[in-house]
Amino acid sequence: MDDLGQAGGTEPGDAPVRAARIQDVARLADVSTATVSRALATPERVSPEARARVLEAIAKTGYVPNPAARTLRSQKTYMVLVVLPDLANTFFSKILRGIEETLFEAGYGMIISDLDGSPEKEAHFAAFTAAGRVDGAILLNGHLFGQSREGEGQPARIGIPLVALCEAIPSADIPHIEIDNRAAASRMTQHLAGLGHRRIAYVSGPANNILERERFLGFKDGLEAAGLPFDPALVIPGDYTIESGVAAGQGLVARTTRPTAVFCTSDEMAIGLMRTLLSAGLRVPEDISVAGFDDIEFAAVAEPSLTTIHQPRRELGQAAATVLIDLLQGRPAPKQIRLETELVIRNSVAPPG
Amino acid sequence: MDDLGQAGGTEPGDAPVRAARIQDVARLADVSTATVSRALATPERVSPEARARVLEAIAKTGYVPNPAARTLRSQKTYMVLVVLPDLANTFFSKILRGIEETLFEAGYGMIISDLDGSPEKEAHFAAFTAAGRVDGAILLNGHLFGQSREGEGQPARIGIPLVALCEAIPSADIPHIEIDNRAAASRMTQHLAGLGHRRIAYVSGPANNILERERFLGFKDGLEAAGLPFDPALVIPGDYTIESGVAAGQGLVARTTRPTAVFCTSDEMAIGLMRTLLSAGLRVPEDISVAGFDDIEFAAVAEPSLTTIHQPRRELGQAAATVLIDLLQGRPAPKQIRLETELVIRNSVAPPG
DNA sequence: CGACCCTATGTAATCGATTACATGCAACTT
DNA sequence: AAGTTGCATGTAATCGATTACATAGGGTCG
Repeated sequence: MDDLGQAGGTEPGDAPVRAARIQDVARLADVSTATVSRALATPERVSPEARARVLEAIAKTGYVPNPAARTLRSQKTYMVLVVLPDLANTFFSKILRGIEETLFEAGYGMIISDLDGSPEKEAHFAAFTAAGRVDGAILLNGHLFGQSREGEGQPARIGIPLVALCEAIPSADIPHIEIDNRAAASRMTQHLAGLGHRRIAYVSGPANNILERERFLGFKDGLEAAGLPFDPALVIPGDYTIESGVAAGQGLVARTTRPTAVFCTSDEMAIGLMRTLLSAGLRVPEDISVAGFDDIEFAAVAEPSLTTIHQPRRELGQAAATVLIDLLQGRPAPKQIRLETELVIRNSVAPPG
Repeated sequence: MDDLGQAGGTEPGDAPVRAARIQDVARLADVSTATVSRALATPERVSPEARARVLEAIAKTGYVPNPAARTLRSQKTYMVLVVLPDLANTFFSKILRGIEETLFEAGYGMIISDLDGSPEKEAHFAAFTAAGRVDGAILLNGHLFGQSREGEGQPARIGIPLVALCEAIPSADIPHIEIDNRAAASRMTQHLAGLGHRRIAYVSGPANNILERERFLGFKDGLEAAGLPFDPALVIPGDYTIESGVAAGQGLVARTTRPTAVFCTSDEMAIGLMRTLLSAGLRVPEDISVAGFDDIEFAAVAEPSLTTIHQPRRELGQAAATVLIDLLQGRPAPKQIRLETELVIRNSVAPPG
């Protein structure tokens, strides 16, 4: 008896239960569809009695506005695209969570694009945003869509609010949320130097990466502040992955004169590198100190536990989402937010033997 | 000169460049909108000449169909919801990648819902699917929406295709993709017993969790196959997190008689547990062997490297997405897929001292 | 008391595609 | 030659909301 109660024309029958539409609610509440719509969007512009009847009818029918129809008319999707280079990378997952929870509270959904280094995907997602499937985007990949084909007249005018997270996009005039990578790297370098290390190796991130450039500058800053010379032979290429840390470790093991400390610009690399050193019979930190960057979950439980730079990942995500939402809703938003990092001292670093 | 070329009524001017609509393409190609639509959806039903003109016009205008309009009319969103309990958990990220890449190839987008244990969120996403924002969903959380309020007459009739991944949903008649948790746990237990361990501890997952139940049964199977008695005192509660592994380790360290081997049902717990044992001065594997489950990236570079059960995570994601896509497109799909696991022998397990 | 304004509501246009149905024409059948 | 079939295409209804505009009624003010 208390099912839909389909009044008017069509025979109810046992047909597949279609979702209630605004029409059904309007009929049940004895108002027009316009009033139903207003009762939801601008309650103060509807009389209390009508509002009550509408809400009752909504409860009875289980009405949920059809998002496609709403989007078509209002040109708002309440969806945000998050673009990231590698979904499987531990570093991003907690950031994502910060983003997701903030968006959720504001009524936005999140669509994730894992670029995976594929230009094909990038083009796809450029089309995606162009087609108006999302109201805005958060970019964690350090560049805009279609950066590759630069000269072609369409210099990535996406036309929706964008926010850069972690990796500021140099040429673009969009807000970015970040940590002070340069200062943090400098601080770690000085920490190592302060313990007495003179030969400090640096395991880099991917070349051309903004983070890498900043951290590398910070490393040199730190050396200079400590009065140490910069030695290019102590720069080891990496790409933030465990595997590249392992490879860097193998290179170190093979050397005759080794650095007394290694600063890895990601925890993954640091953990991979420690693994290789330990397997080769070297002791950490007695024979060689190892420092990381990021403070991922596993840094605290690595053996030895990892001295690293803590990044407030969840907060970074929250901040990016907050800024984007402000932009979407026409509120002013800061052009740049810089969150504090923290030097976390654990057991993988000690004074040189 | 070669911009939109807005024929007919409205003055072009320098107004904000609106996205091209099907109307614009139709006018430019000198056909009706129906033909444009058909040229894209069913090319074989359009003459080659018309098709060529349409494609040319599309290229010229940069036309991309408006998804909201398309969805509104065709009731298809080309979006899939992925529901998972914890986005920040390493275990899921590679699965997600498998899902994402498969969906992407088939032209589907992915919306992620990180439930985060919040019933509020669950309700929200139930409404989400009910509102028709997605064509289907992949559930990694082990239960359907609204499982809590069972008796209330609406037993989670979502009405869209669903696929369960990893954690089969007992009461629901939906396809599930999984590994044979019970057999894998039994195998690991027998491996430990085969090395001579008689007192094997078991660090569990969360109570009521389906995975946990299966693995626990497998553990008992393994003991029985090895002719070992089951001792409830050797079952230590956990919840798959690093922290619970650390806690389990603290419990072990405090004991007077310890097991000679510990089987942790996640790598996170195993790594946290090893950390605690090592800090307490115990040696792994000499004093105590530790085994994990999942084979996450860090298992290979833990110190000591972790003996564990390898789960084909990416493939699990791919399989789930493939099944869902088959369902969405009306093709038959298997009710159950079971992928093979692998016992990975590393250095955290050795015969008892 | 009439002009004016404000509030609550209804009517209907609109968003941009898909698609059922209609139509015109060429080719084929008998 | 008339009828049938089928293809290519166009016309217009439709999906379900939002919202510009119109309108009715009640209150205020000069």
